[in-house]
Amino acid sequence: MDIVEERPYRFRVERHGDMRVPGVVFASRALIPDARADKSLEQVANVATLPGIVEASYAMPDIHWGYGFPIGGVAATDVTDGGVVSPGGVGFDISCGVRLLAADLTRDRMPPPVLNDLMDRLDEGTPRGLGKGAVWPARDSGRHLRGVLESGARYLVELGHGVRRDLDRCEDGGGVADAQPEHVSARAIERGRDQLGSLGSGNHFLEVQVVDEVHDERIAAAFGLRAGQVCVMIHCGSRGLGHQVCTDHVRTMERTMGRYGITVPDRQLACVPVDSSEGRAYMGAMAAAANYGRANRHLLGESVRRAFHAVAGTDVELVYDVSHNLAKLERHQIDGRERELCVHRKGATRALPPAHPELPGDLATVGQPVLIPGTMGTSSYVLAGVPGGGAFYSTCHGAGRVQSRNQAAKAVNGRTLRDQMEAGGVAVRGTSWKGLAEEAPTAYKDVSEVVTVSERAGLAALVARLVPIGVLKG
DNA sequence: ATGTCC
Repeated sequence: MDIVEERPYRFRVERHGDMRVPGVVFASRALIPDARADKSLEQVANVATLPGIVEASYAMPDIHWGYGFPIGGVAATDVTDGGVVSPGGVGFDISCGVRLLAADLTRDRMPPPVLNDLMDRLDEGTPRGLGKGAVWPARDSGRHLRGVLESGARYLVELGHGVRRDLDRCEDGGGVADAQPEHVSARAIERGRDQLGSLGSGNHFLEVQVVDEVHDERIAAAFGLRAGQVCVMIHCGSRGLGHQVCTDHVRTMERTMGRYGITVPDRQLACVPVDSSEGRAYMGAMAAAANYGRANRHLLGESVRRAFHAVAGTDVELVYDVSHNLAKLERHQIDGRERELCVHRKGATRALPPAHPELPGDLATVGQPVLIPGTMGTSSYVLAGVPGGGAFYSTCHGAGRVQSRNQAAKAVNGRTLRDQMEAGGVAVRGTSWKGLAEEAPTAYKDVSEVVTVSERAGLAALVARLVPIGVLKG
């Protein structure tokens, strides 16, 4: 494969074979995947063959191998030019993302006994792991699931959970438009019934964090963040419901894409035109699953608020909620002409620049908050969208694995890891030793390097670094 | 990521 450094932090994968556009990887030399160990650059090239793709098959600095598309991939197709939508370009965890809340208190008001009390409350109030259990019992979810699928967190605020201002601090105002719950299968509904308000497992987490470094005071202040402030970061997705929606629609597309004359170099790139009955059905089901994911984070956030009120008597404000697994219909300028594109972001975060019409008024001068969850127990980042951000206003989403779960579980002892984190001043509440070991920081790239490279590549601006003082794992 | 294969 021919890879050319166009400029620092931007590499081009030259067109070859059936590629319709080049690949573009935003990375440092060190972060470019090793082709011998990781097939993700091949996946970048495969995505470039998709019908209707425009500009390039993009990859973020945290690129790694995924189902069909690489994780850290961004691809946009022209809807009016036969452009396709592919569930593999969104991922199984539809609308997986991050919600950041900021408490009205600083670290000095969170000494170990208070922190432990808070962690115990959060432990109780945050259902997680592979087992059952959710903030909402199945009978409530059942009654309200239709509303949740139609409008996400907006529906919950109408019911009295959370406040209106929360919705201004959510991507899409808390709910993705044009959701079509009728394209969510009965099995997906069944899987989602008893999981609304649950964290899940794997790399999903809830952390109590402290703002450790502020890189841009003006933007941080506009986001409601200041040095020393206690925050809570929630990283989770749409659980079994989103997974089932992906599974269902991948199967349909595998069967039907031949009818549209589409062939793909990898079966996992199953896709159909956005403007087809199967394409519209997936878009509608995906939007509904995304709304489930938004509602899931919203309910967990409300649970966090109750814990802070009980333990510290303080308010908690939403900084932002943004997903990093989604496809969206967006209008962008291509060759001097505005076109409707289906922008797939898989392990990539939307990062709108200042003055973008979709931003609420008080964020217009600073850009969209971008939330980057780090590896358990290390650090996480808040970035902001920048003018001219490449790849349809997208940036990285996290550290990215370098070791498989199995490799990590063999290399690390969960109990030892817990003890090390506790000794380092981080309170840990896990559910499984193996699960903890699989998420060891040694299994991941350095998120600081990923974030630094994202900034240097012109994809986003660094605003603040957050470090954990408490970790809740599924 | 995921009732880690209906």
